[in-house]
Amino acid sequence: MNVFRRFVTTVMSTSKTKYWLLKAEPDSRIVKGKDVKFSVDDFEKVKTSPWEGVRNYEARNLMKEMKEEEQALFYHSNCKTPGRAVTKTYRAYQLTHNRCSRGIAAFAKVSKEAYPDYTAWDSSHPYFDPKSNKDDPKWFMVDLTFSTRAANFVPLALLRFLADQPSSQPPEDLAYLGEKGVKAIKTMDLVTRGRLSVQRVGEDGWEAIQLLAEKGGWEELDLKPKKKGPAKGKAKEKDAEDGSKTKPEKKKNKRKRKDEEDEDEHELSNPSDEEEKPPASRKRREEEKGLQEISNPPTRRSMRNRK
DNA sequence: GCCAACGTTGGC
DNA sequence: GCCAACGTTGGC
Repeated sequence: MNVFRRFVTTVMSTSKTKYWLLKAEPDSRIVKGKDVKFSVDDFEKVKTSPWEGVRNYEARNLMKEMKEEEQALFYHSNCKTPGRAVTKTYRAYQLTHNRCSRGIAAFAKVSKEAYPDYTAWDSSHPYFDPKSNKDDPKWFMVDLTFSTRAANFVPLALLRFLADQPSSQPPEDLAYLGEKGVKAIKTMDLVTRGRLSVQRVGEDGWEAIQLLAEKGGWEELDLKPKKKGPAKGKAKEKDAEDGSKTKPEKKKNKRKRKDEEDEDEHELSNPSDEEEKPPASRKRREEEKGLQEISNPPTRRSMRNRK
């Protein structure tokens, strides 16, 4: 009995493997004369790469939590290429063919735990930050090692499509996902808060992505976001309520600096203490999230199917 | 410490 | 290319 219990706890604690998602830009973008592009091809070629250039506290803190051997999704973000503008035609093509380079392209492993991001100290570097120095590094990075490509590139549009569905019933073609899979996708940070460049991924989410990447099967689905009525204007009115034409209504409330986070989070190995003292911005976000869940307003995307 | 303006991100 | 979202800065 005891042995069994010990076994169980051991398994449980070791199987507390965490999963992550990290974004990179697959298209060229020139910053301070240097190209910050890093595509799945680049990744596959170099095999192991430091994840430098993360300049967001929350993302940094997540990287500090990462442990060697933990697994990660490699995500292609923004596919626009400045300097070679995305044409309307191309955009239309993307939409009609569900083609878009945004999505999960590969799998990786953490191969080195967080260490100071030295690119912040190099004034010629695109990610130079004068406020960081060797004695008190402000930014950190991990090393990631390429594992394998996703047999089927898992487009963001697909995840959004699934997340936007009213039910958790997967479409027939993706029955293998099960309700569990769809539910997991609905709650992925990737879907609920696009901008974070380093994200946590739950076990169910991880499994769902694995399945999608392995099995595919969404060719027949129309992934175009549904337009939900005259959403754009509607949503705004709703937000502003009778506040009428308050143009800058976006300011909302407290916007606070987060350097205190910088200060006292040298050991945030414990995820729960992160929970306990969230930065103001996160608090706000969570408040909003709570509201969202209650009122279930149109998604960001559906709010602006302009034209 | 608060908040408006600003700049960046990134989806479309 | 456009613009909403949202983090950061800086004035008060």
